[in-house]
Amino acid sequence: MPDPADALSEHAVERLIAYRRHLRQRLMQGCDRIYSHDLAKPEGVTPAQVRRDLMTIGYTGSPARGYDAKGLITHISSLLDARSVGGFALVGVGHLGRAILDYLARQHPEYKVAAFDVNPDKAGGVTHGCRCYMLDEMKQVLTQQSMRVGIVTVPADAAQDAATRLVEAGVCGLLNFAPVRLRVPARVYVENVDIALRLEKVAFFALASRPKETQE
Amino acid sequence: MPDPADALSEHAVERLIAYRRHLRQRLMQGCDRIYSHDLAKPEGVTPAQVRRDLMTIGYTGSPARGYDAKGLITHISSLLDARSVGGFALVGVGHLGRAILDYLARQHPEYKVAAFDVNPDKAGGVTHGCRCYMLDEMKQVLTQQSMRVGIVTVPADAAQDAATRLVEAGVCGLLNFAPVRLRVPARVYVENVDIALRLEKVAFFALASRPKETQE
DNA sequence: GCTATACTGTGAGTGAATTCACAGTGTGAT
DNA sequence: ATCACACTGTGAATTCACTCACAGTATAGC
Repeated sequence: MPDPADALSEHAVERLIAYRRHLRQRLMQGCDRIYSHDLAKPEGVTPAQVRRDLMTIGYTGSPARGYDAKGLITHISSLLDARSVGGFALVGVGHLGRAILDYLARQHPEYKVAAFDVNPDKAGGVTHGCRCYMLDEMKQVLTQQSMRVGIVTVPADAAQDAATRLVEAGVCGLLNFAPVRLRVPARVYVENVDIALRLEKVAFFALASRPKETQE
Repeated sequence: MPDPADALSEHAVERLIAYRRHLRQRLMQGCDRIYSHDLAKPEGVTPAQVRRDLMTIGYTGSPARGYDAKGLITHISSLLDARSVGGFALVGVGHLGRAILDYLARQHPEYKVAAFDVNPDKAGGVTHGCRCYMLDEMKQVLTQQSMRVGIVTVPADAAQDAATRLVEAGVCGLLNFAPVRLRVPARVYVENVDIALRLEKVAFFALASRPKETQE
């Protein structure tokens, strides 16, 4: 069973997610057919790239009528949402953690979310419609609710510990916001979102780069 | 004056920032000389990659003694911090915005930071040691304080407006957290941090990927 | 002083991701 | 019915980032 989804590169997946989001938006505006360049321009990629991506996932449009928005959304979703993640376990209920809990509660009420924090004042309470537990309760809670993705929003020095606990509790994917490289078993997928690094990066390119990108 | 800094790719800059961070850490541990593999492993890159990067920026180590940590930090910094960003202007004082203000106040007290929000309750106040202004005051504040980088932490539907205002107020770099592609003049550098997308990406790879990455 | 060693610096090679460019095709206009 | 057009699907070309592999060299040990 050679699932085509396993052949997707990280970049390809990112683009597919972006396409889907854009398509949903278009659909709500009552636009049910879309051309590769309509999808490409706002996402900052070339039309050829879009066509190539859709080819890879085996979706076919029609010349002179483009792609069917609804069908394409369904097709992308069938690849991306094939396996259920169960829910998310977030460690570190600071500002960033709350921002994400907020987002999840608002945009994805269908997902189960559990929050964890060292601070006993936070634990036991309910933040943004989601129970907050003590760190020690993690394994128990996760096994029971079968959550497969962990979100690390603790300070750098607590990140490795949080990650280890999450992995031991059975997650197989981590979204790490701490500016640290997590050491985890190879089977666990780690996605790093290093905000501090990005901040420094913009600062650099804002002033160093001679315009090479084209937009607008 | 062909500045070597202008030849750096986005990836290279990201790595250099990571190297520098790691070097500072090592230095604090009293380790003043470092080999390419010491720098590579924890950052998840190959030693060859490190050597190549340092070659590109024209830093030279010595066989059998490696690179001088302090000198390397200085060298990297001379490239990355060549031009002063002046400071940061953040729009959208929600949870995410506060998380970033927090970080900046704590880690980079040397930067000037101004916050902006539509909510008049927030405006006028002081959050994490940083004045919060009304949106309309932006142009005035920024011109006066010459801030060159904008941070967009508002909801998706307000992002384009925030970006436009920031650009008009003179920023030349944007760090955008809204899940939207900003339309700005080509001279402005935009760095997107799409947390929702990353979340979907982890969810996908957590369950789809057959281990290919090697860590630990 | 001489030698073995473990590193650096780098030309060449590899592989992936993106773009080019064009043949094929369905649609709307005439 | 025919034609012109603007799009898709895709092999080939290109670009880019990364890795290999080895020659060159400074140090530590003898």
